[in-house]
Amino acid sequence: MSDEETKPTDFIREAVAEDLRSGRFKTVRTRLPPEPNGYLHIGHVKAFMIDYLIAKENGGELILRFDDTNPTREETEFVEAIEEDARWLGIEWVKVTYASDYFDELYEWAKRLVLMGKAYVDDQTPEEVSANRGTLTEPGKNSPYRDRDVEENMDLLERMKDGEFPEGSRILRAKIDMAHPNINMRDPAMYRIIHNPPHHRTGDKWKIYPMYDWAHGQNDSMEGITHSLCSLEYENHRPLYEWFPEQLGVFKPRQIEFARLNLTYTVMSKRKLRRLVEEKVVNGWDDPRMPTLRAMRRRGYTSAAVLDFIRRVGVAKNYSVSDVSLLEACVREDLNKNSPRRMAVLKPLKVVIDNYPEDLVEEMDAVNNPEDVNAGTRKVPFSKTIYIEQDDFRETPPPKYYRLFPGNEVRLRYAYFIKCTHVIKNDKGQITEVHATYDPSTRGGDSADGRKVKSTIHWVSARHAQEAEIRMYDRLFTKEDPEEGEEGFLSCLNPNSLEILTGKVEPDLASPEVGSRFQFERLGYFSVDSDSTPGRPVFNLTVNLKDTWAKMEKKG
RNA sequence: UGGGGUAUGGUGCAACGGCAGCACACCAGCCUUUGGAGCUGUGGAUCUUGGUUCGAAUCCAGGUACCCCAGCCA
Repeated sequence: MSDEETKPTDFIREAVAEDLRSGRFKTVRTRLPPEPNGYLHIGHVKAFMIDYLIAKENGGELILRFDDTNPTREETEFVEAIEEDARWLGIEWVKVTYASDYFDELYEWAKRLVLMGKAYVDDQTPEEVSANRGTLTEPGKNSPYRDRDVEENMDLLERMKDGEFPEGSRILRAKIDMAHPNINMRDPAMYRIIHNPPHHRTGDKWKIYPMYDWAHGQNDSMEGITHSLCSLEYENHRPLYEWFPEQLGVFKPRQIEFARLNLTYTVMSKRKLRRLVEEKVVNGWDDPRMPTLRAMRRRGYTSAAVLDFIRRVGVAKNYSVSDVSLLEACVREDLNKNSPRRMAVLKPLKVVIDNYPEDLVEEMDAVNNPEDVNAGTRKVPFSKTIYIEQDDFRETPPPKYYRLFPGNEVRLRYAYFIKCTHVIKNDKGQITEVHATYDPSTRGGDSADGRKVKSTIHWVSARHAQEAEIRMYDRLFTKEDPEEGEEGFLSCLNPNSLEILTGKVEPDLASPEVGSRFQFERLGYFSVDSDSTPGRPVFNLTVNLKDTWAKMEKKG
């Protein structure tokens, strides 16, 4: 986390503080309401942190409540995954509940509404219900079943619950106002009939399931949630959110809406993410190119960096799209301070140092992390033949190119100055070997005579090099807003979002711990992938280092 | 053409009637055994038209643009 602990403030925090001051609420209790039908992504983190931090900052509590009101969509496998991801973020909750825990009580409340004449069973077909809802500019029409008497409604509702009627044949609706300008108030559905599949927790006990508007708000009330914080799209639902508890005379939580997180160069909806997985654009939900938390974790992002990003993005009601480069900046900032450095050559080019003794091996001292003196040093073996990065050599250098080229002298990091003498090519004209001479008086990288070089490059001793698979990731899409693609988001996929290389890394990286992170000097941050096997490590590019030269070269 | 919202540099967020600021991005320079990191600096914004006021991003009125809503999804 950067800078001093300035308490972020925003319109929600101000509203909550005001509610406490005015006595509207005495404590703060919030809830995390995920639907267990998918994996958490970066967009959820914003919502989660708002709920969690606002409770925490006010000495209140957070309840993790799974919104499992629709057995046709939800699966129990996601419950665990969501908890795991939320824990990774450091979120703490006082208890885990399920909307389905309250099905009995909720049903009792529905019957109260029926008894009050505020809800009725409607026998219209789904098509009729839709047709009679009216339009945005025209009022709806009352259902012919709207004025059924209470006894009949109670009887029908009970039989709906017991499974006497087929799916889609009837619903329970609140009786509000079919002419209401807010469509959500035109007698919204409270219960629909669902026979199959069985619910992941209540099995086949229920044949009717509550709709979101009915369940969510009443669950909030039952749990004593004071502030129900949600995204902007629920603004239109607030009148209904307030109507139910008002009729019932029960505790009334306050709903406040904020703008959800959007990110450039990515998509966030479950539907689109699922398509990426199902159409094998990516290799699963934890493919490091996905915006899911498991993917970001696998890629090497730290939770601290993700949280820092969320903090910096702030909270407001503007529709907004945050720049993914801010996320990357947060990741770099964290990893720069905390990850040990190593040398790795991604695209190897062989360099033979002609005046270096044939069999000599020297152990060079290398600093583990210049940002952290406590990280210490290590020994790196050096020998006559080494690998350097192909990018670090040019036979004919462009202007401002400081790296190795014939006649030029550079520093091998922590080793020696070398000067390129000539190159050897194969019959296709490709360079197969670069030859150089070294200056023995520059051991460690400092010249005795005060001579300067303009460039320092990284290297790995050929004899000692550990081979490694390196997965280079880039943005999944070529457009800031993938939706801009002519035929939707799948039409602007970045064909180079994954490049797999076989590189050479320092020998101590033969069997690194899965999940551990390193900075490969001058390249970027990498984390050890779970696909690694002993002696064959696999590294994921977490985020590259800023590359000033690449930028200059691009501009020309 | 109903209802609900939102408009501040490229992006995101502040400023709550009193000098429009911060971060990222961008650009220039310094420094450097990572062309990394770090440091310094430049440029650039209040949707519009009126009104109130000594003074308006902020208050008022009228426009404009954009977002959300017509699931028995959440």
